[in-house]
Formats: sequence, structure tokens, C-alpha cells
Amino acid sequence: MGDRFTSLYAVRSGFFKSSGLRDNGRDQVTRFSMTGDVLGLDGIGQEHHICNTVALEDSDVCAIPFAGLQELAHEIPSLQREFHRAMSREIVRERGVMFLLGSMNAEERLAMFLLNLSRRFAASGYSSSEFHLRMTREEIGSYLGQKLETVSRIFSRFQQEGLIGVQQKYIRILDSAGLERVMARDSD
Amino acid sequence: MGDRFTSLYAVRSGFFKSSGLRDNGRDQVTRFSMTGDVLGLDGIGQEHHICNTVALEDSDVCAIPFAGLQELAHEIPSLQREFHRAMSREIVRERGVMFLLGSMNAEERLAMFLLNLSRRFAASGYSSSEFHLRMTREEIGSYLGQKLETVSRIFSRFQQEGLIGVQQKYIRILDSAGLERVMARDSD
DNA sequence: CGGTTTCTTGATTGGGATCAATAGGAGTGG
DNA sequence: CCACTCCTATTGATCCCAATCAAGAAACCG
Repeated sequence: MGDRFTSLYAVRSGFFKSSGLRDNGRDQVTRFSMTGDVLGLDGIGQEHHICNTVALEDSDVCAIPFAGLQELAHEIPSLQREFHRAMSREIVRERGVMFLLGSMNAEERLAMFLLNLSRRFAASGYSSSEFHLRMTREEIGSYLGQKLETVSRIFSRFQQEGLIGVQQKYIRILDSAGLERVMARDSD
Repeated sequence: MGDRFTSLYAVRSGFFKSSGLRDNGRDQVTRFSMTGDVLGLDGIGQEHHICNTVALEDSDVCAIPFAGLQELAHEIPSLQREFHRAMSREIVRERGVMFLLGSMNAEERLAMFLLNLSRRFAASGYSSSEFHLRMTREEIGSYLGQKLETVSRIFSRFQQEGLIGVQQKYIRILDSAGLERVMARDSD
């Protein structure tokens, strides 16, 4: 964070968390990234990065010097288009998080979080039904706008209800349809 | 929302709200836009718009056909750069809302909201210290992730504390430094 | 005007935060 | 291999902020 923006970073493998620090020292996890995600798009506007990103396991990234990308994109329209799509997708992704934080309760948030992780692991060729969480309960809570105790409690509740299996950081999705139901529960 | 993406829209004057509808009918205000803001960037990725935007007063927008913009930007590097900045700024803006929703209490949210509005009115050449809210309490609440009663209560509280003057939709900022203090209150 | 929407304010409730104590790993060094 | 420490997770008890329920009041509008 604060470093001059020069490159984008495409995740080739591994797992990352990004967090932003605010005025008075409060900071918040804004994203978990894995294979295929592009990091650093936020830096283009003010020429400086606005968040820190840390690898949570051994990882590989491909640094893409932005100036070079621009030149190349000027020659190759399909690359330009793909770059614009990536930015737009980032906007849409954050829109989803805004929705989560603005109008879902604790259970709904965690259900959405798990389903989202599951889907992304599947997209990267891993199992969608069991995986190892790379982040702590506190980091999950920070991302979801809740406290680590709440995260822990709801994991336990989901387990009691047979929706998931939890053993520390090892998670099994036992009833993804059930999680969908929790997430979409009509709370009006 | 759902319409095919063809154009961006630059706000020339007026005031807008954008809202997204979710699975089960819940919807949420995701943005208030005014002069200088660009609408529609979210549509690039999936070729369809993902939110509705409604004018809250007589307004003017300039529709910018995206295909044409791309051609022009290909010729004019500075335009291309400005376009990228606009997208990146949108990402950063949403990051700010995520932070607001994820780690601020009701008073802090409303203080931030008012200061943000004030700053943007000033940037558009209007008074930063008094303005007319175009949206209802319910819409403010939806944007800030709280209920309309809470918004109303906190307006009253701020007024009692001499931070602002409230008369329905007419707002006067009496002590912006005080609002800053409320917003940045060290709540750890 | 009467009807409707929006806003304010009070009383009560409830979900998640906070405080607190314990347990479980993981890593280190003996 | 065990003893020790540190970090992380779980679970219980209590508290508090904002949601909910409810009733008026104020503004807007045809």
C-alpha cells in the first residue's frame, strides 16, 4: 500500500489476502485471491496502490508491467477488451460484497462466503466439496464484517445442521443446496 | 438492469440513485451519482447492466457509445488513460463503501455520508455547507446498510449536538470538523 | 382539502459484539 | 519424545446497538 503503481499481478497459483488500512488504524480484509485473479487494478487511478496483499501460502504471481500491457493492448484489440472486462468484473465483484455487507445477516454471509470459495476452488481444478481454509477466523470475520467468535459459532451451527463438516481449517461442504437456502432466505 | 450494454453515461447535471436487485427481491442502493460521475462501467464485463439507475431530479446525461469511445481512445492515448482512471476510481470508491459497511457504526456511517456529499457538492460548484437531499431516509439507509428510523434518529442526534441543521431534506453542515471526529472515532 | 408518502420519536426486542475461560494445534528447544 | 509457548479456535455469559413494532406529525400532491 502506498507504493507507486507500475504493474498488475496475475495469480498463477496460491492464495492471497488483501487488506486496506484506514485513517485510525482500523483495517479490513477486502479480498481473498487465488489462481486467475488479477491484483493491483485499484492502483491505476491514483498511481499508487491502496491496499496490501499478502500470500497465505507458497504462491506464484506473474507481474505485468502496466506500461507494456498498454502498448501491447494498443496493438491487440482483444487484449484491450479483456483488460476492460477484468476491471469491470472487479467492480461487479465488489458490488457483490457491498450487497453482502449491507443486507445479509451473519449466517447468510458465511453461507455465501463458503459457496463462493467452493465455486472458485472448483474453477481452479480443486475439489469444490472439501478444502483447506488458508485464512484465520479473524480474517474471515474482517472480510465479512463480523467478529471471529461469530464466524466460529456459525461454523459450529452449520456443522450441527449437517450443512458442512468443520475441523479447524479443513472444511467439507456436505449440503450445498442447504447453504444456498440459508443464503437466499427471504428475510423481509 | 439486464439491458444490453452499449453506452456509458456521463452525468452533466442532476442527481441519480443506482440500485441492484438481488435473488430474492431484496434490493439495495449502491450509489448516488452527480455531475461528473460516469455511470454504466459495471456493464462492460458481462455485456449487460447489473443495476438500475433513476434520476431523483431533472437531470442531464451524456450517452457515450462504448464502441465509439474505444475507437477514439485508440487514437488518443490520453483519453484511454482517463478511461482507465475512471474505472479504477470506481473500484476505489466501492472499496470505500465496503469499508464503511464492514467496520463503521451507524453514526460513523452517516457522518461519512454527509461529509462525502458535502465534498462532492463543493466539487460541482454548489455550497458544501448547505444542500438539499434528493433521496429519502429509506434510500440513505439502504445505501448505508441501516433502517430509515436509524437514519432519522441519528440526524436528530447530530442536530442536538450542533453538528448539523436538519429540516426534512434540507441540511446544513454546522461543524464539519465535528463530523470528521465522529467519523474517525477510534472504536477499538 | 383529503389522501398519501415521508419523517420523527418512543418502547421493546434481538442478533451479534464483547468479555472471559478453556481447549487444541503448531512450532521450538531440551 | 515431551514440555513449553504462542497462536488460533471454540463455547458460554452478558451487554448494547440498531432493528422492529407502533403511533403521530409533517410535508407533499392531485
